[in-house]
Amino acid sequence: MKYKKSVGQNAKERILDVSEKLFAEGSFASVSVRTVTSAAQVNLSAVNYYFGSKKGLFQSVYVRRATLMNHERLGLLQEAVGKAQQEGRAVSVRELINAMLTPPIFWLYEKEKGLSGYIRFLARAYLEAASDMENVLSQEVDVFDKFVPYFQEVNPSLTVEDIYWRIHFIMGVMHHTINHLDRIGLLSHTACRVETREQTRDRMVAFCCEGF
Amino acid sequence: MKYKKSVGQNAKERILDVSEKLFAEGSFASVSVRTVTSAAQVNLSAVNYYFGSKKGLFQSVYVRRATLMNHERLGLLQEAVGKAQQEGRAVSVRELINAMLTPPIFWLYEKEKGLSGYIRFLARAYLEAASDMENVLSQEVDVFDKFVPYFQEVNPSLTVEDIYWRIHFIMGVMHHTINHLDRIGLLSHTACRVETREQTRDRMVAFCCEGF
DNA sequence: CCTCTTTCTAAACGTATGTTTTAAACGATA
DNA sequence: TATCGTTTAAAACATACGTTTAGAAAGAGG
Repeated sequence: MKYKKSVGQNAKERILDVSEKLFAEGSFASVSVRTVTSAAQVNLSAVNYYFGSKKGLFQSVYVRRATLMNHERLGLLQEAVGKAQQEGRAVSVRELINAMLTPPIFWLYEKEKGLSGYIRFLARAYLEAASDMENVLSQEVDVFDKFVPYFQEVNPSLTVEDIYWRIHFIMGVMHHTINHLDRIGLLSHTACRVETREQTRDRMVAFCCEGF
Repeated sequence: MKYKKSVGQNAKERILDVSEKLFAEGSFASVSVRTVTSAAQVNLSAVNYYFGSKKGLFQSVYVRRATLMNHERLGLLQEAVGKAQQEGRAVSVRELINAMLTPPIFWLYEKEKGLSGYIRFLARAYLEAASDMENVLSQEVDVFDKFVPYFQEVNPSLTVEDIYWRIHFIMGVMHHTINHLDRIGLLSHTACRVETREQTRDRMVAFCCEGF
């Protein structure tokens, strides 16, 4: 039934791994198919064979971990909701923002499995032309939509408009940290050292909680 | 003394105007010299004639308005400092953040003079390879350095590290708003309408003040 | 063994890229 | 008008790009 070479199983994922990293560090146009294939040690035509086109590769990089990413966020949300219900209280703003920020930041620090590359890839994908990546935007938006009712519950004085503006700002804090975590030492003249994932996460959550 | 064609004076600036817009909407690699020259209605070789290379053009786009940009920010800072001294008090966090955010946000809404394009260009330039644009980063960093002492004065309990982390987050709010202001309606399912520049600025300042 | 599907390779295709070259057109000066 | 520095123009350059093609190599089933 299955016709596969011994190396074949690795080839496709090796391309995804490599291009995830490369797309994380440069724009779509700046990364050539030849750079990808030579880094992945596969034939030039492998990209078109497996993914149809360069754009197909780009979208496949996104799809591979998209559901897992959002699953983690919603998992944390449900966890917080469960605990809050048990204690007979509303979900706190801190818990909500924590659920939004912890997965991407923890992934950012996870160098081994390539999750760091995916997170940086995602942040960059937001800046590609909307026509190419509109599904990227919409899918992440859907996740945040699920948070809105809880924000409204814990702070009924806020309008939906207020909440979405604040979510927008939180995404800004998140994306900027993802894109420039390695340069924060330069920004601060080495006053800021990159800390543990928990410390970075806590700084972001604290800032965003107060902003909310 | 001056040898110039009647059209010549405009040509160079027309290239800058056009490439400012194009670089604001796409990455460095995705914008071709031919796209620029045809949009500016100049000959293909004009870019290399005036700016030496494509990278030279990119840096010239940055340089053209860089000092003006930072001048505005420092002007607002000095204004706040003067008023505070007159009233015998420290500069408030709100005033500081206001001085940081008002110029870029007001520029973002200024469509006529092309300032909107420059602001979006700047936000994108931050994401280009550090080797190409290290001066971009360092020059904007210098401006924020001047704010640090005032933040320290108004809140002495904060360490320098704390302050730089917060400045980093503020930059995140700013850049993300610059990059995605036009998509915020999509994010919020048309709950958020793009408002006046003052309203947007005030939302950002309010969020960042609380975070600080 | 042969056959079939899948995977991999090498080469070429057509086009787009940044840059250089050559010369013409132009404006001011003498 | 003749000359010189400057600007514009058209063409070509060499390379890089994404993609396609044709065929070889490899594994699985008969």
